Amino acid sequence: MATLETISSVDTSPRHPIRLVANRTGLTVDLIRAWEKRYHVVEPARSDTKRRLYSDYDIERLRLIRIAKQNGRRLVDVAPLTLEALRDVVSEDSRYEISQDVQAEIYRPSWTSPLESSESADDIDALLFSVQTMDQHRFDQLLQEGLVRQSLPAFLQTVIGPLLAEIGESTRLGKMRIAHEHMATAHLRTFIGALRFRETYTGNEPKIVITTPTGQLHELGALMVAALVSVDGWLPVYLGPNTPADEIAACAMQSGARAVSLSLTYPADDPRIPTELTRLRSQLESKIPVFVGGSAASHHHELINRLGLLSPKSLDDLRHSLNMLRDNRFQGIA
Amino acid sequence: MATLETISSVDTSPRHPIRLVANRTGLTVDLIRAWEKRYHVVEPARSDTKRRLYSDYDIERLRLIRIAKQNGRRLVDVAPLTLEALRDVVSEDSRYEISQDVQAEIYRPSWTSPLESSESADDIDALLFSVQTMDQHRFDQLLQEGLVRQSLPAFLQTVIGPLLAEIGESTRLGKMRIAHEHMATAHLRTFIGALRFRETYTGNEPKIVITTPTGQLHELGALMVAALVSVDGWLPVYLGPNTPADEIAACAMQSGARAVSLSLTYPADDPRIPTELTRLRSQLESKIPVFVGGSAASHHHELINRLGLLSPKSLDDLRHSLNMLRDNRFQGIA
DNA sequence: TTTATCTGGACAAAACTAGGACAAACTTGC
DNA sequence: GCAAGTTTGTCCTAGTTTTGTCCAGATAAA
Repeated sequence: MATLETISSVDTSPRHPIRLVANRTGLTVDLIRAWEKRYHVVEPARSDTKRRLYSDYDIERLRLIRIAKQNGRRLVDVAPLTLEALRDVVSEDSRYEISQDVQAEIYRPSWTSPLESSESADDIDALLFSVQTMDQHRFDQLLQEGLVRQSLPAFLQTVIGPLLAEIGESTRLGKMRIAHEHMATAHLRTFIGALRFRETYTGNEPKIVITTPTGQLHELGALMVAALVSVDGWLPVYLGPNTPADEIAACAMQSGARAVSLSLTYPADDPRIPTELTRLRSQLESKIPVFVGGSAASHHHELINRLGLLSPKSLDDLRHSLNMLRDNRFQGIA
Repeated sequence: MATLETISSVDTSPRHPIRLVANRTGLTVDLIRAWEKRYHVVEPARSDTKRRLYSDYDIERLRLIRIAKQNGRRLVDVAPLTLEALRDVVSEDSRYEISQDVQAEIYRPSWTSPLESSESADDIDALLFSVQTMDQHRFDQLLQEGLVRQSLPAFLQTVIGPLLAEIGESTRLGKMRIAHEHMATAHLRTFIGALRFRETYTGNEPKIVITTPTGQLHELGALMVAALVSVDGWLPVYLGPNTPADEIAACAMQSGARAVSLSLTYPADDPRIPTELTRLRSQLESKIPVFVGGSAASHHHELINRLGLLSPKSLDDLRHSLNMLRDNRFQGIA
């Protein structure tokens, strides 16, 4: 395994034909070849019959370069950059960009392998420490660095998720003050919110309404989902926390969403949950699946099954279902 | 090229093409060249094929000059200024432009107004429309564009503030759905939260704890304050909404904050407010002023006076008091 | 057979450069 | 308060560089 591969966590094995690359990046086939011819933007491997075979690494480069161009960069300037440098440039630009629809959105292929667990644990410890010392800058810095080292999905699952759990636990046990928890939550809200949008917006993305039902005030889980699905080509319609069922349904209808995702965390046994979920399911077209996740989802297992809602076991599971749905291979109820 | 810069210096290495500069500053390409030709506003380096290459420093100057012009400054006057001098000028102007703008509606002929009130009204209308059509991208785009056209304080006060009020009102009157309000709020949360990362920090800034007391779940007001004061050289310690008084006090102590700012909006008559404010005041060192703002602050006028808290009449008023405090010219209670 | 991809090159559109013209907006002097 | 001058944004021409698209003939895949 090449060093580069380990560091950037992007699969470099060549397998995708040029057509697929064009579809995924929004570039034309001709253009991809032209860029290769002139600037060696990517150097795909070849099949034994000289067909180009692109790796995920190549695809990501092309996507990033496309964004950089939209931001006003010149091809000559960005073509020779490494993947890391490209990410830096794009993420820097997108903080200021006005003409384009913005956002850092550091795309990483899903199948990216997560970091070694010990490494993530170190990350989490460092993050916790910066929270306890109220060192906001360090906290932000660590988040940013962590994201550069691995894919967004992997980062959310191996760092942010455990971090949130740890902070919640520490606060409940009195090892950490509520003030610390608040500070961390506020920063994470900003940080994850800033990751939310797709880097390229074609207008053709399928939409998914993401929120939490009435009574559920914690939004970070939902926000993580929003960031996550945008990586896979969905456009999240994010409504924040605490949205009544009627409103969720109305929003799904107006926006023409293909799916709805809810996050349940606290309080786990809120009596409004059954009512709200039932209302929502009855008001939505039956072809629109409703995903229910979050730590409190298991408390409502029976209800979820009865209503025909979907309860993915993990973020990965959710992504998988959504990918199926997007590609019209979705089989419906589990 | 750290994404979160903690240093105050601006990168002077030339690397940005003119198109990107135009995007970031909101100026036209022609205009940037014209300014260079006539006043040497910036003197970009050149590539080997004579293309202009701008540095971050150049971009920041152009952006500030644009704002200065908008505030009525003449190009000849501001063109030769250094970046620091420009910042001073813009910061200075931003204190007046807003109050003038309010009066403008009454008597000022529209053509004298650099920041025409109708212009802000148009902005707000466009934003409202994008909310009603659930056009998230348009909404974000409009926010970004608005920010390029004016300084951050002016933007917050002439656009974001009125926009929030309008959305709240429309929703209450049933002209807008709760779902729309939620979407707008979630986006604004992300947008405003990211604003303070545009500022650069040296680590020597005085700190101010910003939050809302127990029971107050709306955080956008507090977040606006955080963005605002960071412009004036404060480091906000932002705790999000709904923080108990004990925690606010503890946080102020641990972080060594010089001030505390609370935002009260809804519910205006929450019975916990008097208790919380009293607790907070008694637990904080008396030399640390507590500012109480937000639409519901007036409901507690008597309480605020009795406790010796401060209730700035406007964001501008708050800024002014904080500037005094920062420069150790603060006189205490109003 | 039909469709997709390959190479190499041609061509055209877009973007940038320099210099200058022009009119609207603004200032100054009387 | 008006006329003359200045400032400033926009546009034009003409030449260069950069970039996107298209074509032709050949080979491979479906």
